[in-house]
Amino acid sequence: MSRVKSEPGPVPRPTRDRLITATVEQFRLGGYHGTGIKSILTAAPAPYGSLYHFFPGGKEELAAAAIHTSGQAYRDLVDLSFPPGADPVEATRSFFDGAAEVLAGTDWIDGCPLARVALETAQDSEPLRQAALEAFESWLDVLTVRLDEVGVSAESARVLAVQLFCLIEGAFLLARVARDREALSDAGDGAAELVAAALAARPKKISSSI
Amino acid sequence: MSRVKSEPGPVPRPTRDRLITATVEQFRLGGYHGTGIKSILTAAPAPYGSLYHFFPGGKEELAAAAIHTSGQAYRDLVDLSFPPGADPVEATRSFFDGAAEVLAGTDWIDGCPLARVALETAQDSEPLRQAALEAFESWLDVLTVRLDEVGVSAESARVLAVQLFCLIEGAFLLARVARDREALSDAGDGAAELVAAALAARPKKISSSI
DNA sequence: GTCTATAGAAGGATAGAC
DNA sequence: GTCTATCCTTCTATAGAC
Repeated sequence: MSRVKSEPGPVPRPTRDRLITATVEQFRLGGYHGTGIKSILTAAPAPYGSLYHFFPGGKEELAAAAIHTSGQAYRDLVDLSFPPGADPVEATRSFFDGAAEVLAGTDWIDGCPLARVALETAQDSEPLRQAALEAFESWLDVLTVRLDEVGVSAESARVLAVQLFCLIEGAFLLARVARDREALSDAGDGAAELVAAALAARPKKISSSI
Repeated sequence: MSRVKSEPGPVPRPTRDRLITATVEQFRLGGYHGTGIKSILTAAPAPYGSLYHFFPGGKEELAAAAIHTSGQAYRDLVDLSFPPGADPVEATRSFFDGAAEVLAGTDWIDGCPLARVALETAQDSEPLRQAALEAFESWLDVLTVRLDEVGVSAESARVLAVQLFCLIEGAFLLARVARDREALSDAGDGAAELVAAALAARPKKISSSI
């Protein structure tokens, strides 16, 4: 009986995962410099010893893991928001609308999960700059592939993906500071317009009306 | 002789101004949480007493003044970059190109002077959020007026101004993290495209060709 | 692997002389 | 207005028992 897992129950999340999750959550509210290690350990919860056991590099190494995790989660969101076969103009509009809904519904907190930390650390920590860059590039890759699939040429797809990224990130910034959806609404209009223009310019297979 | 200013020489900048200037400079490198009061006092230079004499509200009040000053400086830059009478498409392209030049020439530091501090403080300090918002709005106002002057309708001018803001801010973020001009180049293309489209749709006075 | 205690530095703010 | 000394908190990191 002693070695048997009677009543399996929920598997407790390992300490390492709890630390990363807690860091993601704390960064969401306080960013890198605004988040203390103690608050992460309290939120995990985990003791000091575990942190430096799993992350010998301390706060910086833990932050890199948190950035990686946040980046993957948001990449998955982008992936789901631009499903293969969907109308890219509609998907773009929906993405900006959904982002506005989430942001407004979280007291203007949940915009880009990485922008703040990236701006805080890009100059001072090469590992963290690389982690953020890898995350951003993964989002751009998803977008580029999806746009390519609907007929936008390879080079144009990448350019368009970068433009959509810039529009959403800038809109997150302004919307958070203004506590207003206007920026996301206007940026969404611009994004949809750019996508539509790229589609209109694509090498026609059946060609559009007019 | 004692009361006469013989050899006027350069007027020493008052302590209050030096504090603000030093804060602007330190925020440029370390942001709000990454900048200590002591480093500001060292850079000014100024003693503790002067800081709390001119800014009884401490770091927060000093930061508000620094945000205001940075905001005015960048508004002036936008103002100069979109001179009345100039082709707005050309001005837009030049602005993004110039921004890329400055950013690359400062080791990817001098992008938006407020984005990082704004993201750091918008949630936690209402005075600082307001200061950043006021600065952003002043930039948008300049752009809106300029676009209106070339015939873009009032509502469209504001929307377009917001779109240009989002594109440049998002591009600053990505370019700083990637240490690459691509984002500013692509965003500049998108911005020029949106401006051109708005001009083509404007209530014609002489009407374009075709 | 987990935990506590503490070191050592840096943070913002204040007191009080001048 | 200017200056220095100092308080108290918070920060990251480490030591060493278990």
